[in-house]
Amino acid sequence: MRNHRQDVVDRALDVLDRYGLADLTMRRLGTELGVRPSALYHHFDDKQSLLAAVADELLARGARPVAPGEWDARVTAICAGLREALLAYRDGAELVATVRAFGLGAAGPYDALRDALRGAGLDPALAGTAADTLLHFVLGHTLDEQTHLQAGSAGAIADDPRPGSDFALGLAIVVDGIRVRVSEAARR
Amino acid sequence: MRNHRQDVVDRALDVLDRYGLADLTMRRLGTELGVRPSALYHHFDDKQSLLAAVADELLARGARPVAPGEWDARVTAICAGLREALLAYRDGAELVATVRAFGLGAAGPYDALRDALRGAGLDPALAGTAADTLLHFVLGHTLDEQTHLQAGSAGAIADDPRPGSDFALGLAIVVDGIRVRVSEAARR
DNA sequence: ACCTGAACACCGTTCAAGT
DNA sequence: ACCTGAACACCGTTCAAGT
Repeated sequence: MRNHRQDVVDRALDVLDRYGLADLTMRRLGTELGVRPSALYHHFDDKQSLLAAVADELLARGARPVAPGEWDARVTAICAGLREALLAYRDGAELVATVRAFGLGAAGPYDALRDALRGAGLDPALAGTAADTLLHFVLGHTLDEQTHLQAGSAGAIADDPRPGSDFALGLAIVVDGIRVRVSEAARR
Repeated sequence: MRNHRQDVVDRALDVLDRYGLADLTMRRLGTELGVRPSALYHHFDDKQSLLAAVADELLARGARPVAPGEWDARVTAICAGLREALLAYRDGAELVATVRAFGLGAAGPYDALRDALRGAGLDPALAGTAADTLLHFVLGHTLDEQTHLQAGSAGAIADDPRPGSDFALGLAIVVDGIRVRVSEAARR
């Protein structure tokens, strides 16, 4: 069927959104493209590389420009934009978390965060770790959020009350041991 | 071979530590126990339940009593203890993160954190969300840490310099949009 | 450049039947 | 209570060969 690499990525994103990450298999994707699974290995070394490309495409589609300005406003905008991009596709957060788990992908948000944090005057090495921490948080939180959202939309019963849509929490973090300080909390 | 449920859990933890999560399959575990894979389904409904039991066993083995006292010291001790428990077994962080992803396990640390945070005067519902956030952070951070540690110990080349052992970061977090504020940072 | 056909070495899970 | 034997419906990946 003479697919290009980009056709494969586009179709994979489509399969992801319609059937979920668990059903995004090489065999299924091949079928959707009218091609044997082995043909996919012409375009990608392995499934991990494919998923990394799909994750990056998902993030690219969700990318919104971040206005210059105060560094904390930029960090906020990057995190909010990332969250929105993840929620735009089924299992988006799980996909990106998976891809990051094997050390690939999501370089865009990472770099953007790191640069914004350097703009805050953070030591360059520290800015990298801080960017990782923020990504942990946004991915973890959005993963939960998306799991609950999808459970709600699939279940026979309506959502749990959804008590606002909460919360704030301040942390101060980490060492060889972990040192945590909850510095503020607010609800709205 | 007349295994009890606990024998299966113990052996699974052993296989995890020796071969990693990817090689902890029902078939492999059966072989290690001298039993057909189907025999495992006498003890567990499915692999997810097995993994949940293994995760809880891992956490139970790593559990250390948390001294009463200031709530923030308790939160710190719980997080540090959790991290230590996760690092004590190969792929420990990945296992617990996986188990939590399908909504099971790690209830112990969660409850402990929630109770400590209530002790800080947090609204009960907020304390639950805050406990989730802390778990996100500790799991995410320890996952990275363990990945790098294991990569280092497996690689042909020695560790990257390991520049101290980093970092602190303050956050204030989340909503429908995500609002992040980096409130402090320090290195040592 | 892109794909087929066929194989290899695996998975999780079910279920009737055995002891 | 615990296990076997056999099957079902899948996986990711490789590779020579075709166009």
